[in-house]
Amino acid sequence: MARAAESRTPASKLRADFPLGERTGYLLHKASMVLEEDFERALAAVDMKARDFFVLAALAGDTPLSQQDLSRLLGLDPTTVVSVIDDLERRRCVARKRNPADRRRYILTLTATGRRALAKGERVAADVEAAFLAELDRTEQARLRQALSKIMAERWPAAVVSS
Amino acid sequence: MARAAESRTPASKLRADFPLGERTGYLLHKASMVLEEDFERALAAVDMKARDFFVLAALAGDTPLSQQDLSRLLGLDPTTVVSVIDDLERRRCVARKRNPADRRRYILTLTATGRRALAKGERVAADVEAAFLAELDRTEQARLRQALSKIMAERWPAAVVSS
DNA sequence: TATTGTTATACTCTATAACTATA
DNA sequence: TATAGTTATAGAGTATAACAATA
Repeated sequence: MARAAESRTPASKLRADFPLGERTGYLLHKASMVLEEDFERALAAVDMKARDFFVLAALAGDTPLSQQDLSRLLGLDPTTVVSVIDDLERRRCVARKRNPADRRRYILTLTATGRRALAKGERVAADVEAAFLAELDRTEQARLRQALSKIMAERWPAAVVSS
Repeated sequence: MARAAESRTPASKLRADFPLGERTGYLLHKASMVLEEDFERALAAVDMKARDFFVLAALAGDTPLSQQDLSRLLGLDPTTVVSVIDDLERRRCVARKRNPADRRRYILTLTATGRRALAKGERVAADVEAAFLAELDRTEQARLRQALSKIMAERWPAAVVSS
């Protein structure tokens, strides 16, 4: 009697005969999912989630940000921002200060702990990205970044790259 | 008294001072999200979801697929496949036939209705993708696809492109 | 004893609406 | 009257475990 492994469709056969897998759009979708899995897994070792890292990175700049600013910059729902900042505040990575010019708003600031966490996350991000792009040479990597930057310039102006 | 619009941080200021937005990994993440939103919105006009389209496209090949095959090929949880196929079967797009060689498994087949739905989805996908990539010339588009294909070749062999 | 498909269920994630305090 | 932030809650999406049929 045939073993299950023999009746199962082999991966090699699945691979062929799937033209969708050659479409740039689907490749982009899958590549993004794989990268996010890699990144979440790597960050988990440092007890961080990707979203925490994005928030910390956004708050590291010189422009003081409110929760609404974060919401718009990262594309997060304002109610989601509340819980993310709640968590980062509990972990002493972020502090909420009232904005004296408009007491409805906070000014979110990174603490020293937050800066250390960000530094850890940046190392993880750099490593994961390097591994993810390892099959491309420097020129290909630069072209990929520029192509994505060009596409996103229209859709999300924050992504415009100067070089 | 200052209007809210004046105290709000302007988008132009948010854009600057966010180095994460220049990282290839983050650009890839955001680009994928934007593309998916575009695609879901466009497909909704044809009463379809992206996942339905992926499943129909996978079933259009010559290789007969079971639900487990679909699960592995598209990276969906087997229990998710059940409900997706349930839905597509209700809509007469897909039919479940028992595999005579192994009566635990189905052979999933596209109906004529399913092929028509797939054709509609393919037009939508082509349009959305073209608009998304519009800022790139043909060479840049080809390079982008090849770069993503190269990256995914290691991680998801289904994505290998011959050209 | 293992696998395919199924169900029930729990869990996470996100979005909606209503509230407060400030403007 | 409008906005920033908060809370409670509902909804969608996903995953886990247990089960029936078949191998």
